[in-house]
Amino acid sequence: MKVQLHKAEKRFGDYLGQNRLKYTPERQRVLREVFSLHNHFEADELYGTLRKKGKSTISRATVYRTLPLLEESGLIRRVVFIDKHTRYEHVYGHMHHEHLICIHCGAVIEFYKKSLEDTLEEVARENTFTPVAHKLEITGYCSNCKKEHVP
Amino acid sequence: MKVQLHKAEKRFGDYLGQNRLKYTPERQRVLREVFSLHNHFEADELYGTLRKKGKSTISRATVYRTLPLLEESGLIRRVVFIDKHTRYEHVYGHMHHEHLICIHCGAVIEFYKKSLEDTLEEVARENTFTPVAHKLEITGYCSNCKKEHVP
DNA sequence: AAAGTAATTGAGACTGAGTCTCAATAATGC
DNA sequence: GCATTATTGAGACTCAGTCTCAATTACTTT
Repeated sequence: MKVQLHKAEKRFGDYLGQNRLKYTPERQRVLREVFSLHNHFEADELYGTLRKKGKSTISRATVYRTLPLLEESGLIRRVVFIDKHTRYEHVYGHMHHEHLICIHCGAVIEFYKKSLEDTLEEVARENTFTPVAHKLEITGYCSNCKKEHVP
Repeated sequence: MKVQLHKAEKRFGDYLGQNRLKYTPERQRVLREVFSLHNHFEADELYGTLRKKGKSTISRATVYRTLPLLEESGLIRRVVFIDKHTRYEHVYGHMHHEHLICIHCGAVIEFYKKSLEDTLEEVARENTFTPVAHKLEITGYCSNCKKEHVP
């Protein structure tokens, strides 16, 4: 874990440097907090945690400004579930995946399927489209909730 | 077109009736306006159009309240593009499809691919998940914008 | 190492989509 | 028709997210 954080910090530092941006303590705090989480999180939630934890304060604006930077440096990925706010998940050393979301209990199941990714590439090619990213979300009932809700 | 609208009205009426809801003139106006559009639209935009067109007024609340009803009756589908607001598209007599979205010009290309749909079913099965809906969005550059932005 | 320069921060005002309230109104069921 | 119950509209409200701008600070330059 420590190694991963270290790598992430380096990567973020490199990204910032390359773009003539500064590696401030605030940005470091955000990065560290993000990497201490292991689930999807919301920007505002992260802001709350940082406020509580930190000896020094950090402003909402700074948190909101830092997340896109982390996203651009490839360390986190934005995931927007229907009806919910923007959420992020860290991606560094974490395989790309898609989501199954339970309508009833809110469970999020991650999956990865090579053939699916291949199909997406193919679709893009067929449409002379140059893909940059994609997002797939399947909603429905997880195995636990199915019993109750699907007769 | 007229036939389609007629069918849609019937379907909406049935849905409302089955749920002991009323087929009010306001709901009818929303439905008709939705079916006169042929692209994705935003709730607020729709509200604006209805205000301009209508002899009688309609409130924002009513428009926002009607859209979920149309969605539940299967007449429209909610599509949320990253970074944009909730959008809807009507679905009745319109084949299911996914979207390719150009980062640069905002173009939305629709596509349908059977093998993709099959793969999604398969994924759900593998995870003992009962799918209800899914949403797929590929972002990138369309063929026109590619030249300028992908060296 | 001091100064210069440009990026950054924070507090809070602001935005804007969407929701809620509640009294007045109107669509069905009988 | 009348009762019952849903619906409407205006505007207040919410809340995530953005913006502003003066004060501050990280890197660069000499």
